[in-house]
Amino acid sequence: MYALVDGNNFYVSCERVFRPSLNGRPVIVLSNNDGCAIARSNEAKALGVKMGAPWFQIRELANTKGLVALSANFALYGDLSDRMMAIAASYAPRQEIYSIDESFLLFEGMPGAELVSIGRALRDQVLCWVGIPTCVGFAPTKTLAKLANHVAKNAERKPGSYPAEYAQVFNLGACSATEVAAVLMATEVGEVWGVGPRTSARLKAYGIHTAQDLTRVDSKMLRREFSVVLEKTALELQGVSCARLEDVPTDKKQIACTRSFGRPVLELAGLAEAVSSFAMRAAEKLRSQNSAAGTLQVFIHTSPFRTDDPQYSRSVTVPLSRPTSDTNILVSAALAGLRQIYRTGFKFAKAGVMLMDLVPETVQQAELDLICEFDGLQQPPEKRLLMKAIDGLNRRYGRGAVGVASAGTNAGSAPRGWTMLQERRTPAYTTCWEDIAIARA
DNA sequence: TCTGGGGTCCTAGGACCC
DNA sequence: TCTGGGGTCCTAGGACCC
Repeated sequence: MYALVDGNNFYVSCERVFRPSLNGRPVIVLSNNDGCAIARSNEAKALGVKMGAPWFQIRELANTKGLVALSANFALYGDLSDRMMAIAASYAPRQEIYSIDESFLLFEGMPGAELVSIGRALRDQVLCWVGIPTCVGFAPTKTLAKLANHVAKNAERKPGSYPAEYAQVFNLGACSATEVAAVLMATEVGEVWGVGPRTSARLKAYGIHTAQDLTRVDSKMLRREFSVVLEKTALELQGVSCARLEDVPTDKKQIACTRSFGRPVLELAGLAEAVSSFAMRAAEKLRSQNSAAGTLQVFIHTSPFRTDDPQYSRSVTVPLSRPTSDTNILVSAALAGLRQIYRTGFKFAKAGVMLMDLVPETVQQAELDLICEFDGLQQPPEKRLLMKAIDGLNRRYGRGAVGVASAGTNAGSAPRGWTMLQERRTPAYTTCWEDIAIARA
């Protein structure tokens, strides 16, 4: 049996841990640049705020309905996520951390009747120790566990949509065939994990409207007309497990750092600073998984929303002579790529750097050894040590303590135009000494 | 004025190569 | 009249997830 443990309205719940005055109020968390809503409290959902709604279109609600909007505070969310995941992990032999607010647990040889009480204990402990409310769904496949979790949430949030005893912790695996069918019939096909809006619209054209309908379709037809992925989803809904628990974290196949700018950037100089800093950050992530990149890609584009402005979007792939994780080499390559694709006369809104063709550092080292042996060269270890030292300093003194000069600096000058806006960010309560909350007795 | 970031997998056309 | 087949790389885009 699988369990899916999921934090309710996760980012909003994290903010409420340190600001209990936000309880019961409509609250949203905004994306970078305070662009759009990426998390909503139940009260905000009730006001009709949609996922991804642009802030400038809904900001009146702050005046008329008391909507509170906060800038994203990922340092806080990441830390509370770690605490929540650690507690969840202690309840089952195996755990897959699926996203910042979700993990799958795998229970083997556990009587079904006990699972709900285990789920309740887990929920209570996370709420008590971390302050985050969660829901838990149990079922024999991952897709059904996602569905059970969805039911547990809706039964709590929309009374009447499902039986009240399904709320918060729900075991679909302990239900009768009739009860399972009733749940599948009450679930729109677009709410199934893996069925997005496009596929959902196409399925409806075939007369497939609910999760129950999807389990009744011939599996070969799904593969032929849609995809293998959808075929597996349908099988999982029937209780046939097709997706395994992936509890061994695998290395990323690509690493990206991309940002929208706080305001439009026209000049090459501004883009060069941004692209340098993105390459620097991507290189850091690369080293933290002990990989080296064989290829780097840079892109820049204008805002697709400013339809009156001339549009420009280009990317370029820069091959590296051999895989590397050296910041200086990666920044140089990114800047060379940028110079290739940059054109004057456009208001650039976003840029990014992606690292691809990643190989383990050991492979890179073996290759380097071979080349040095062949060329009769001594290989200089200084570069690797330099990168280690820089990573160490940035870990200790904060990101950006040491960096490449081409990424620019905020010291003593006006904020750089390309950096993002975050006007409503709460303190990093749990990860920064200066921000620690003070309790007065 | 103002619309996120980071992933995965898949597909397709054009350039280029043998 | 009449001009192949198979492969890779690059760029771009679509679909899905959180």
